[in-house]
Amino acid sequence: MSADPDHKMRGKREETKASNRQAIIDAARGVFAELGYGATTVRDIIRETKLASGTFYNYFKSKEEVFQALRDETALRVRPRLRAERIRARNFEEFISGSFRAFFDFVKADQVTFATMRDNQDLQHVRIDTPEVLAGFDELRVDLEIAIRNGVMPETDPDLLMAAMVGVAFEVAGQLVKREDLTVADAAQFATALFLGGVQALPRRSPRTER
Amino acid sequence: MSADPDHKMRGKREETKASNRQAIIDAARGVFAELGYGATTVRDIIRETKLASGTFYNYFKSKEEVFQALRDETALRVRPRLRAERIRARNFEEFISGSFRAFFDFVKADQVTFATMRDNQDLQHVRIDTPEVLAGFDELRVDLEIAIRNGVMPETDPDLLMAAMVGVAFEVAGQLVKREDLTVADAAQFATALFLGGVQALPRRSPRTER
DNA sequence: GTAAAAGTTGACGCGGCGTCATTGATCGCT
DNA sequence: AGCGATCAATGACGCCGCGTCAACTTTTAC
Repeated sequence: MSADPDHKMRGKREETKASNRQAIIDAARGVFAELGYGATTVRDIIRETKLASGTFYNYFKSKEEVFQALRDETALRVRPRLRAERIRARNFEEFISGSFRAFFDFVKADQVTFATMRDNQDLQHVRIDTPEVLAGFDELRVDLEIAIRNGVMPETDPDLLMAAMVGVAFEVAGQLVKREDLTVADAAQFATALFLGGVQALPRRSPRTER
Repeated sequence: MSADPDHKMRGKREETKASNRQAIIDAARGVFAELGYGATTVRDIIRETKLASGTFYNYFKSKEEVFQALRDETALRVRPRLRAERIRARNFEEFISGSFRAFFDFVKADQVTFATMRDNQDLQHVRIDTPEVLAGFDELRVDLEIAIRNGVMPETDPDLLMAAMVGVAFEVAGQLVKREDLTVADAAQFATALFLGGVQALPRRSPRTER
């Protein structure tokens, strides 16, 4: 009689494989946060686990790949929330405000992760998007296309609109992390108002090359 | 009688110092473009010059620093154009459209530089801002503050507005580089319309914490 | 219980890093 | 022009992190 509540009954092999992988990711999260992405070495990460250096390479090809895994973990947590907001939305206003609100909430709650994402070493300011993050952008674009098709939203170029929303979301989120006096509500209100007002004025459809 | 048309009369010392520095920067531009930022080593760069490895360190502390120098060169070319546009602007519409227009023009004309800036190695998408770039953002914020004070533009949080413009500018510029069918005019029109329409709707001043 | 399969280990060779003693070139002065 | 003083260029060197791999340990399947 041996019940394993946490993990489904599976072989010891798979068991430790999963836990080793997670141990590396967890160690990496700490080390990246402490040293910054650039200064971190694979050895720094593996040193924080009980594993040997060679083992690292059974799980990841490089520190870049662990970093991606970290970011993907984050993206996988945010994306469903954003999707849910957008699906719940019954009109354009809710679509926009729900998205920004959810994103800013997340950023504020998880400032550390977001700060690592915008790695701040040597006074530089870096943003890195993994495939998982890009997939999230795509999802937004698709939803925008649907919204346009349903008439919830004026006809305009969905790629540009997506790009604009993403740009505003990340930059304003940056302010949110940096400034003491800025609340999530204010940030969301700002971004929402900008888009609600702005979208009315947008050119209908764009890729019509002029002249 | 020895006139040096290019460089002001100065010692041989300073002369070669300047030319060495430039040689390194030029070599770096090529190597970064070819190998991508991440894969490039200091040795790769110095190998493309006639200099010895030790010499590199007389000019830069690391490849990061050359990269900054490259980006700063770019920023120093763009900033005056943006400033000029904004100073020329006689109303809010011109302020916004001039800025976006100038930025997109630059990006389109210099796609290679911009692509290195958004380094695309391993399917990742990276953006790095050097101090010089951040100074450019600051300049924009100051101009926005002036515009607000002059009543050219509604009262609202200048930091947020700056962040929003920067975000839209970079993300839309990304689309501009990626998409074949998108013209500078279309991109500028889109961004301008978004902000012209949006700014009307913005909350007056923001950092008033609510509740 | 045992042999095969899977996974872990850490020593190793390789290459890039940043330094520094040496060498060569330029400068300032007479 | 000649001569020390100053300053930059050079490349060999020690160090360290990288990714690999043969030896070893643990799990699995029978």
